[in-house]
Amino acid sequence: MTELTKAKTRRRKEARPAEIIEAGIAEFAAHGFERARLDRIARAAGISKGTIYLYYPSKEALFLAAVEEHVISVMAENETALETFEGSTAEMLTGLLRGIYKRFVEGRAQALFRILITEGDRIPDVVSSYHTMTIKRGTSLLRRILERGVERGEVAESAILQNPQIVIAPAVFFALHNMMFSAAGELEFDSYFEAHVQLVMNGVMRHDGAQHSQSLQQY
Amino acid sequence: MTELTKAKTRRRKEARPAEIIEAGIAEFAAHGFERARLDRIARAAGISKGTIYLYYPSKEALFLAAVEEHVISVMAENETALETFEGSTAEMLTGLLRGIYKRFVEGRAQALFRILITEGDRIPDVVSSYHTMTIKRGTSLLRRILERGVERGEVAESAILQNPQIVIAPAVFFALHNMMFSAAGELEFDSYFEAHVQLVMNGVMRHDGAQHSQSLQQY
DNA sequence: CCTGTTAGTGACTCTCGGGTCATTAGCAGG
DNA sequence: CCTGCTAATGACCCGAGAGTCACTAACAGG
Repeated sequence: MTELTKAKTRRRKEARPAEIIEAGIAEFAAHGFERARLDRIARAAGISKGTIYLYYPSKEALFLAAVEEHVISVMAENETALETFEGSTAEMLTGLLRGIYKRFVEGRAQALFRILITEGDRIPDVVSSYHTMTIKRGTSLLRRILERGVERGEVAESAILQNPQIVIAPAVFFALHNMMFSAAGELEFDSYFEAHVQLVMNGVMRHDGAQHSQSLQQY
Repeated sequence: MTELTKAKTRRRKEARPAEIIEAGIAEFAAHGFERARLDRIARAAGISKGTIYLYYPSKEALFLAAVEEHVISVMAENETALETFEGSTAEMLTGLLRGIYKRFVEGRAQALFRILITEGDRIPDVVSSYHTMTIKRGTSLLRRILERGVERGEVAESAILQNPQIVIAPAVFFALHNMMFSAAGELEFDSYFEAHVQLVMNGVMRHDGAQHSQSLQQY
């Protein structure tokens, strides 16, 4: 029973960095760089402040390591099979959107997003690699879906093809809104998602002849 | 000529608060609360640090005063005559969108937006009043426009009516994108705006019979 | 021009928190 | 069980920057 009351210190060189990083991500996401406190991180990681400096030479270094680690983990869970999926444009778009919301709603991606907004100018290279891996990549994926849709006669020609990001913008708004205004009440997911899908379907597809509204019910 | 080289101190009780606030807004917008430096604000306002404390009891108080002032000024320039404007739904929506972009692109609203994202949890009451005056107000305005459009047979029934915010989401995305990724190249306004208008028009309007695409050219 | 009032100053204090290091103690190997 | 290595500690150091205050000087009124 002594372990419970004593909680002696253990030497666990291997496990420390990961634990410190995890506590660091939480702290930095919650408070931003300046307001993050090293002793709070230490306490959360179950160690003393000095121990942090055994593994990271400065707060800045810990921050960079934490963000990098987080970026990698978020990007990793990002690898949907969507690139190779084939189907109707409506199916592909709906699937893409659902994947994006899933990440934002239930994922740890939100913490990273918040850090990037808040501390972006401190870590320009992280921001730019994030930009490349999400916005740029997502945009070109979207553009490919839409252009394929045009070829198949499903998607109408429009200025949207030049700015495909616009299709996912409402998802970003959703995340940002729930981040900023959680006190005033979050947006309800199901209803919002349905509205988004409808906006995109109506906004992007051709409107002659074939209806596509049934695809809205089965998302 | 001595005024130029000397720049003696003057006693100007009336003018000080406004000058301090102005410098404060710039500093807080640029660096956030923690990284904002009072002596930098003082220098920008052309006074000494002690003088700030003649008018504001603490950094926190100055921050609150600056944000409040800024909110008021941004809200004031917000008062478009749009509430009373009457016309086709397409015209009203396009006008509303143009107004929103105008504020974000050329206005000081962006600085406020950034402050609210970054320091939001420090000033919950400011956030909630901002929320009321922009999101809530804009949402109900939008809902009115759309419902009127439904009555007039211009707008299709859809889930969007329950989440009208989605219509302006791309504008927020635009602002956020240019805020975060300015290094990687900003989105080009004209092209993006056109895409947004087209998405909304196609996404919201009825598609039976009458075409509305001509309204896209004349925005 | 003198003088009282008070806007304004800037050198000072003091707290907070990042970073250090002498000391303690867990553990492997003999 | 001893002993040397080093993970871990936490009391301490120190700089930065918020906040103070004794002093200076602008200006109004007489």
